[in-house]
Amino acid sequence: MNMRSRIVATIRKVPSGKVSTYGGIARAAGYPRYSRLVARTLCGAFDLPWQRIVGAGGEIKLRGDSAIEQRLRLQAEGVTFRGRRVDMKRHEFHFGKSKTRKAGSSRHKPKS
DNA sequence: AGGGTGACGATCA
DNA sequence: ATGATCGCCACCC
Repeated sequence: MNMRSRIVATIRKVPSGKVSTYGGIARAAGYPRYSRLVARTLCGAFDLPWQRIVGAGGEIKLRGDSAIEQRLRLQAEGVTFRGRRVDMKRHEFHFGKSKTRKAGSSRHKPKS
């Protein structure tokens, strides 16, 4: 199964009124450092709740109109903001551990 | 095959 | 807080 479907599946788990981060989705999907791939996946799939994925700390990473739209959509779902970021304290979605998969890619360096 | 490119993220100035 | 860098890694020429 390609990582993409897992990522998509993970994204779909975020309920309305909640948000998650690129890195968070990546981790929950079992691919720790693939935050960028999560973002890439969002672009291509438009039947996804893309507005629920924000950057670390609740920061909106989109630009221009898209950023405005994301914010409006989130607020419409009841998500509140603190300044220019999502109030993660209240809206960050916590995934249950999906133990079935692990990030096999051991990316450790040969210590010194 | 090789190099540039991000809806990233953590760190530093 | 903001901006610059660096590390990350699949994609797209």
